[in-house]
Amino acid sequence: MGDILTNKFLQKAAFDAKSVNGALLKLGIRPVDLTDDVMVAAYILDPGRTNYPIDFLAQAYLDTDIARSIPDGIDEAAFRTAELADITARVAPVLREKLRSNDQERVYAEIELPTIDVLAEMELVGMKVDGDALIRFAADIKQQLEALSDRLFAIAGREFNIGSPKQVGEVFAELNIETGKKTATGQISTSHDVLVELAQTYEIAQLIIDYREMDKLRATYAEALPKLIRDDGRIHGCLNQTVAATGRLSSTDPNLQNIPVRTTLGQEIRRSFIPEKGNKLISADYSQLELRILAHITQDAVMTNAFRDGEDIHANTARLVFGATDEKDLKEKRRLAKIVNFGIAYAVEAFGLSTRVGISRAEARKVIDDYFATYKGIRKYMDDIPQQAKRDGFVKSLFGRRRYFPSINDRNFTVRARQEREAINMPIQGTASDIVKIAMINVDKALRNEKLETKMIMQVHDELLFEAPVNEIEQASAIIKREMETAAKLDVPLIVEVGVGDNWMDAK
DNA sequence: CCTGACTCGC
DNA sequence: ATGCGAGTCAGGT
Repeated sequence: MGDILTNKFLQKAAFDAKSVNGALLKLGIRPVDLTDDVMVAAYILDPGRTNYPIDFLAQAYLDTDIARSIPDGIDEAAFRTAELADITARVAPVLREKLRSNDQERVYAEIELPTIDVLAEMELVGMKVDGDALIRFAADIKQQLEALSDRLFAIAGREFNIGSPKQVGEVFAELNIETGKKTATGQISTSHDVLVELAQTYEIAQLIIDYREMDKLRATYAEALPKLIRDDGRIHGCLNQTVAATGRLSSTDPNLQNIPVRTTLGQEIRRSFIPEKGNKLISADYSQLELRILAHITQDAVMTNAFRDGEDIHANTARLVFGATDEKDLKEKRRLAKIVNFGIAYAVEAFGLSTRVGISRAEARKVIDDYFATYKGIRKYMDDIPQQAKRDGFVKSLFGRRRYFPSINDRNFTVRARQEREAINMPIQGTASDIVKIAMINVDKALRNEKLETKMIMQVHDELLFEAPVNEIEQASAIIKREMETAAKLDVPLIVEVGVGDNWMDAK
């Protein structure tokens, strides 16, 4: 069996090769020369679907159905396995032809197929987590939550479930606290933004903010993660390749792409991600990856030159768009510029910007107009892409990844506007995904060529995380930085910042 | 078991 | 009424 699977002269098609290869890797077999993964191929053809079951592939690409009943005397599992193999082998060439006619052979063969084995290996290696530290943290935070509950009940004049937005709204009504903001279903909104506003006047609002943060850390991280640590002291999560419509990876069981980093308390969680004895963690982050891609795609001269000159892009925006002059002025305006720069990639409109920055709609309108007056190429892109999506039905990344927009001509403004924003964002986020996947493939190959023990253990969209023996740190860091920065050749430089530490927090 | 509200990340 | 995800809890089926 191993001989067949590693024979380079045989063509092999699989359905969900990561699962198959993951099982083989555990047996010490490293399969080579995989010709097709029909699940991944179907994802590239239409990444907007939620799943790609074999019955869908049979129906959509072979115009056949899977068997509705199993013949007498045949084991059901065995029958379905054989059927899966049969459909996989028959659908593979059909998908390949569609990819070829879409000009998507390279994104498939040079990006997605090689990514499969890298992900299988990462899942197998896993991440070491200090479970005892998390359990201590959970116990500590639980005490603080109880103290907070007592104070909240005293202010409310009664007990209530602080974790229930409905009940929090009821308590606010009883205390005559209101903002008038409602949720989509007509409930009183107790969202973070609303609470921050109320916290100016009411202590209870700040206490609920604090309670929510701590309870989130307790339930989602401090208590959940230790249960997932296996006998090897590591968490082996799942990296999904066929979920995100833009080409990004996603992470489940657990989600290791949303480990806290922002707040001091949350950073305690991140510190529990550690290397094996004699190793360190290396974190490598792309600096401003999406904005650099935006500059490249739009060919905007001002933004492109700013990146070429190695400028601080947010400070640059603060000076050019908001007219910041002295240092004091710059600090505040840079903060604003940063929010606008991020918002632009998401096609923010005046209304959204005004609520986020806390300015009037007219002021937000002016900010956006000034922004487009400075970055003229970006305005043109924002106008052109929705038209392209309307004309072709899809837009694509720099490497040919596509996303379709079936409702971009919808008569409903909200539906149509949403698809326009998605279309504007996709080439940016999609190209970033392409580049990071190429980097993963190249770094993995380079580490292997150099016979290093350093292992890639996580990807968080624009960051790659590695575990490295201490004696390899320097060499591995140099390889990682080099391969990531040269993963794509754009009209602006790609810059990667590398950090080393004894936990994930200190490596950043 | 599903949906909505909320919060974590990029 | 800024893009892409995942998990938890409450509350209802």
